[in-house]
Parts: sequence; C-alpha cells; structure tokens
Amino acid sequence: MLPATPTKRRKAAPADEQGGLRMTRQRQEVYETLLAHRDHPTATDVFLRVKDRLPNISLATVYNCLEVLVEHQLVRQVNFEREPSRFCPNLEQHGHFHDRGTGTILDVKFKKGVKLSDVLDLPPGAVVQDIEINLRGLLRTT
Amino acid sequence: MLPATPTKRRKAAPADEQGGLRMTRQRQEVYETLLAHRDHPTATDVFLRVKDRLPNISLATVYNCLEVLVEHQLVRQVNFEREPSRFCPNLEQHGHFHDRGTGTILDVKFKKGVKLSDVLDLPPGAVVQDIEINLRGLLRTT
DNA sequence: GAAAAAATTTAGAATAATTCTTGCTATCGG
DNA sequence: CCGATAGCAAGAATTATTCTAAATTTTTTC
Repeated sequence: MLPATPTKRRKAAPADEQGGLRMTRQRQEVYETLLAHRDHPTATDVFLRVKDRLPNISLATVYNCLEVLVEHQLVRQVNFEREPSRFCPNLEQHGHFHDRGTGTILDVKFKKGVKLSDVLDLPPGAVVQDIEINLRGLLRTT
Repeated sequence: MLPATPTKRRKAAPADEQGGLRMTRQRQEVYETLLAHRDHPTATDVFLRVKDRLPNISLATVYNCLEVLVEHQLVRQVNFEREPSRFCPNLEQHGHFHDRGTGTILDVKFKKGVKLSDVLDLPPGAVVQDIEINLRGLLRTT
C-alpha cells in the first residue's frame, strides 16, 4: 500500500540502501570479499577474488566500489610507504604492523584509555580527524 | 672455499665520505635545501629549489639523492595517503600532522617516556623497526 | 507499467609519481 | 696517468590509480 498523503517527499532511500550507500551486487561482492579474507588485499587482489563470482567485473569497478565503501566508512584504506593501497573492513580504531619477513600485515589494537594527547605533543589548535599508525619490523617466529 | 690471500680488500672510505655516503655537490645541495626550508617538500619541490643553485641538475638526480639520503638516515621520507612523498631532515622520532585547511604538514613530537607497548597491543614476537604516525585534521586558527 | 532520469558499470585511455636505462663524466686508489 | 667504480643527466618505461565515454541497470515520474 502506498502512503496516503505524500505530496513532495525528499528522495527516499531505496530499500537496498543503507546509510546512503546503494548496495549493488558489485559492492556487495567486494565488501564480502574483504570480510571473508582479512589479509589486507590490494585492489588487484580483490579484483581477482571477486572475479570468481562476478566474472565480468572490471578493475575500475573494484576501484569504484572500494572508494565508495571507504567514503561510507565500511572499509578503511591502508597505505604503507608507496605500495599499492590495501583495504581492511576492521572499523575499530587500530594501527598496522607490516612484517618485512613475510609481507604480512597485522592489525594492532590501541590499548584502552589511552588518549592521543598523552603520547603526542599536538600542535596548538589541532583538531585531529584521522589517525594512521604504521609499524614495520620483523615477526620473531619462536 | 676461502682464498688464502685476500684478492680484494675492503674499500676505503674516501675523504669526503661520511657514514659511507659520498657527499657530492648534488647531494649536498639537496640536503641543504631540506635543512633550509623545513616545510616537507616533495621531490619536485626540492628539484625546483635546487635548480637555482645547480641549473643542470635533473629530477632523476634529485630522486637519487633523496633516496640515498634516506638510506643513510640523514633524511626521512614522509608519505600521506597516496600523495607524492615528502622529505624531512628531522631525525628525532616524530609523527606528522597534516592540516586539511592549508595543506601544511607539521612535525609532532612524541612525549618523553612513552613506550609503544604502553599504547599499542603489539602482536606477540613483533620487533618494531620503524614507526610512522600520521594525523590529519584542521588547525583551528584562534 | 512505460518513459525519463539518475546512478552504476565497463573497457580502455590517460595521468603522474617514481624508477629504470643508457651513455657520459667525475672521482678514487694505485 | 690508468683502469675501475660511482654518480649524473635525459628521456623512456613502469604502474597504481583515475578519468572518459558508452552501455546497462535502477529509480523516479507520469
């Protein structure tokens, strides 16, 4: 049944839209691929994985999907040095550890109750919107 | 097996070499440019500045010089997102704050006595060799 | 429900920072 | 001075990413 009295309504979000993001098939597959293997894949990695389920998807679409997922804060983009960006569906505030031995990237949680200003001498007047902490080193395999 | 008589002896460091780095004119000018304006220039910025003193220098040489300075730890390479790398002669451990308003990048000192392990839940066995902390936000100009 | 409008996808071209290649020059140790 | 090594310059090559234009799908409007 249609609503009785809509004269002019603001563009309603379609049923499959969540938080302003239209969850198309491609976006869904890209997102689910990230959730399935949380190994911080590059766009090309994601492309190759998604292709199994959507053989016609293009790399440009994967880039588009990743971009829109990042914009809508479902995914974080992780940059190490000048390497290709990697993508991560872990939304908690966290950093990354890059093992030079194997190339593995691990999430690093922040300890509870630690404030940035306890650790860093922030410039006066700085309003921090985004934090990125990247560690590099070796994983001693004991 | 090992030859009884050493056929090659260790290369002696030339007089103008410091810490294994031969300080050529180009490297010197690149380095001094970084010291003179500590505003985190890109390679192209450095190129344009050095050109005033060495009109024949090439961009490739600036890249080479920066690379070798970074390798020899006289300079740090700073990466924000996927933007061009920037270069910084501040050798103390520090992070960076990127002001979205003006594009300015400021050094952010670590508070004394803070250990990484106080703040982060490092993966077991992780030996951290390098830390990169990048903040993004706005500078409230009061 | 059909037509119009809007959003998304695709494939390939374009972009831009960086790296590589090649031939030349300078410097080093002997 | 000589041969060897390192560094430089110019331009070509590389490569992750973005852009463009056309096609397709979805949503809105009538």
